Amino acid sequence: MQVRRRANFNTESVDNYLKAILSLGGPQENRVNSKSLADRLGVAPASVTNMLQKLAALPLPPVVYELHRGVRLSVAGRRRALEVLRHHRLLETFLYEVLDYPLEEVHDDAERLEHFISERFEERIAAKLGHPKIDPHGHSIPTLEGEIADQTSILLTEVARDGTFIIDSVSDRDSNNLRLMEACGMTPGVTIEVRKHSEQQGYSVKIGSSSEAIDLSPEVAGDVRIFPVTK
Amino acid sequence: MQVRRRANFNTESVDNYLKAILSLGGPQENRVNSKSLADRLGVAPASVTNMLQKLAALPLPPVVYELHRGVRLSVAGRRRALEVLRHHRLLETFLYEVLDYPLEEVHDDAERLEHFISERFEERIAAKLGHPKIDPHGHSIPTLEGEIADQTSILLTEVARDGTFIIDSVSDRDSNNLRLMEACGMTPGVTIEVRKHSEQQGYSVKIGSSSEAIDLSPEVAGDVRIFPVTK
DNA sequence: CCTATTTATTAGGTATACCTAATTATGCTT
DNA sequence: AAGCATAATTAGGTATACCTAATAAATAGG
Repeated sequence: MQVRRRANFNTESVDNYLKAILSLGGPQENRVNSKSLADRLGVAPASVTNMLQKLAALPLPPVVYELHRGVRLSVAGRRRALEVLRHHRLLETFLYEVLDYPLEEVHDDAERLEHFISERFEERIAAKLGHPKIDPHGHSIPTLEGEIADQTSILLTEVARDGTFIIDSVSDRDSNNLRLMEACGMTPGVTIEVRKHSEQQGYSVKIGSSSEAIDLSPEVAGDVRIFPVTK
Repeated sequence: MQVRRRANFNTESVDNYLKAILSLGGPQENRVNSKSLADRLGVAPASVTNMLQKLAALPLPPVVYELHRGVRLSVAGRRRALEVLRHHRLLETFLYEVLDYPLEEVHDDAERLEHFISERFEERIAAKLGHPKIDPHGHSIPTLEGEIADQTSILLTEVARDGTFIIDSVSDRDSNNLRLMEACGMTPGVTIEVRKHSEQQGYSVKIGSSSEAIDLSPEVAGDVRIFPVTK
């Protein structure tokens, strides 16, 4: 028999499934269906079914899975997913702060390394960075204990009426969008004035104190999370 | 068909075979036999034969292999092996210098990460460290171009007659030996007085200006490379 | 120089994590 | 409530990288 990498069937692949379920399940931890997992992971739906059944049959199953009814994380699975997410976000912060990566290049390297760093590595970069709570994209970093602050921000695409907002975070999934946003100063903490286009879909945004408005595609807008400014 | 990780069949496993061949072939790049590869890699000899045949059949074979006559690296294989070795030694230096790892814990993490770091990561840690030429164990770091200084030091177990020597490097393969050597001050650059035990096998060593001699097992002595002091 | 031991190879098999094609559920619409 | 589209599952297959057992080649000693 093959020796597994770690005790509880933790391979890079499994980690990626768990992360995807965590992310797609959202804060309410909804069940996630195979199709969306397959899309997210770039894998055939049949492969997802296979993997989920294997995982659910494990001694300490990281997922709860019912035929045709989707999947959600078990307590153990959620713990692991948050651990990997912690690795990811600590690595992003580390690459940005210590190794001076350009912001939009941080994601890919973190995505690869998150599966392979040791406890010690994790602990050391956290210490080096002063145990940061948010990463350079504005996302909060899960604690060592597997807690994560819940997200109170909304997507820019969800704004009901025009107004003033503060950028909470930007998604790191598309480096082109990121580069674009960086170039026009859309970074976490910045105040923006949002106006929804009536005819064209998309948004017009004034950044900081600038008087020039910038047009955002719905695609880019969907990568931005914001807080309403309460005054 | 499966998509391979990189163009030329570079997986973690293959990397490890190439590194092992580089290391076992020594500076003269002798042919390496399957047995010693199997021992080094902790794998059955049959697995080695399999892998070597697969590698040798590749479009740009990283090894030259003849039935029953052992294996050596091709130019491409040597390039890759040295790249991975560069990663390993840069990582060790980085973990020691920047992340304050204890010396004997540096190896395992470097061994895992060496396969997964990007060009950018490599470049950034090299820059951060001021493009070091030797790692904390005293081993020289291959250049970006795949050159490595040839080793002029000898093993402590090879000393012909007693005398004074300077420690060139210590092996990082056994963390217990390393801890032991660190504890008694045997680090690269230190001057030592070596006396070979006549009856017992092993060595008696005086470190630096200390008058106390320390007894070294052949095991530990085999992990130390030294230069004769020419005066 | 022949045999015994060591080393290498071949043959056949396992586990992970994918795939495609075929089949079966689900659920929406009329 | 039946039909149809979409989604999910099953069945069967591939590639990597291991394994063991059986066989064959190389080498070392008498």
